Amino acid sequence: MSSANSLAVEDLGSAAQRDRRKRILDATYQLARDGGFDAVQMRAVADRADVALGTLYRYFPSKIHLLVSALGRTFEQAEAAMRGKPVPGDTAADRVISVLKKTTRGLQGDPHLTEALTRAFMFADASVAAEIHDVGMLMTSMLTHAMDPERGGEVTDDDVAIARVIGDVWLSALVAWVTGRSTAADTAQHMETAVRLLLRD
Amino acid sequence: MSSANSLAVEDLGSAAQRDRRKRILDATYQLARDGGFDAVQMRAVADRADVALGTLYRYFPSKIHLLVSALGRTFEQAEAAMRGKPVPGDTAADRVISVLKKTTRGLQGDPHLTEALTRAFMFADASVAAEIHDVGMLMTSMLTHAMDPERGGEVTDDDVAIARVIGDVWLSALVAWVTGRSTAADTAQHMETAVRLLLRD
DNA sequence: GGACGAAGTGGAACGTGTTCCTATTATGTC
DNA sequence: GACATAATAGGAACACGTTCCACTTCGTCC
Repeated sequence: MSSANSLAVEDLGSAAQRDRRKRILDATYQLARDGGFDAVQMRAVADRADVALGTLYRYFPSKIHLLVSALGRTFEQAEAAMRGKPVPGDTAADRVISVLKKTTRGLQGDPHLTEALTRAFMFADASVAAEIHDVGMLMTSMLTHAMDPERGGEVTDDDVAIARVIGDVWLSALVAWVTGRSTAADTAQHMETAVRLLLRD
Repeated sequence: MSSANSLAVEDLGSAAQRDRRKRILDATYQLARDGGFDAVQMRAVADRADVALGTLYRYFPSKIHLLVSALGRTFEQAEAAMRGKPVPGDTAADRVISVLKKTTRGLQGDPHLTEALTRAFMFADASVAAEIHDVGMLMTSMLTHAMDPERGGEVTDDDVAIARVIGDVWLSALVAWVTGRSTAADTAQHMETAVRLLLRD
């Protein structure tokens, strides 16, 4: 599902246009990875992509759309790479904490990229609600799977509710970490405490 | 206290200074309530508060500091209005839900204000940590008080941890509502579920 | 009262996201 | 090939957060 106003790949007829779009997204990715949200400046993106500023705005109507388009898929891939692998841990709480730690470590390996992505998502309005919802669903299913690895697709309402609460805590902790208000260790500790409160067996 | 922080009330010697600070926060509140984040423009705030732009920046080093401080004051007032009054509800969960509903209803009655304050909260970096910490402590103490109205200042570590998790859920739900990803009813339902998961007696 | 430093005023100026305009280049049609 | 239309280049212009500067007012100490 493409964003409401960005030009999607399938909307572009010519190879030159698809190439322009790719150059723009490449430039965005590099700038975000190297310098975070503030380094993704529209003139810099246009410059690096060898495209006029007006053209950039023709393809992506705002900096937020640009970042969400450029980084959304990267984020999904990073999350999906974790799916399917066996989750270590004897209790549900241990397994959930393991998943959370691995996910968080992955994001923290590219701090600038994560900062740019998180800021863009937090600033985004309803036009990117679908993408954000997808990420939330992915997170929830990852967590319910960690809670009940045996059970195939069968999860209780309680499990889903708990997973959503953990997802909320995770998001808050991520924002706090991205904005420099807490350290990686604080983030991990806080999430572990929350999980043990919710999954006390 | 470095110059990167907002000037707190207790730092201000003269009555004229306290009055300037109050006028600034009043102007911020009004602009935010009427037009949201984008309407809180520094020149407009300075203008309405009858203060020079440089003076505004002397009291609050950025728009984010300004908005977060305004949020803090609003919270203080809400908490003061609630203090002393008995919290209805027979169980801790009922009382916490009552407090959350009242607070949330207040915020949802002023959607523009809530949007402005939530955006500021999500965009705040480490330099606003002090102000955000104040808000977090206020929220936490409101919640722990609802959990144990009898106990004076005595709260367990568990109570504080639970209150923090509830605060995270509340913030996530607020962001979802502000960005149009969930309705007010969804928000209330989700928070109630989270509280009952955390405070099952 | 006078001196002096801190605080405030008024406004210019700068950076970056966004919009807009004109000239130029591709692209498709006859 | 000639033309019409769309896309792009190039860049000026605007909006708003932020910084800075020259000047004035306020408060305090002698």
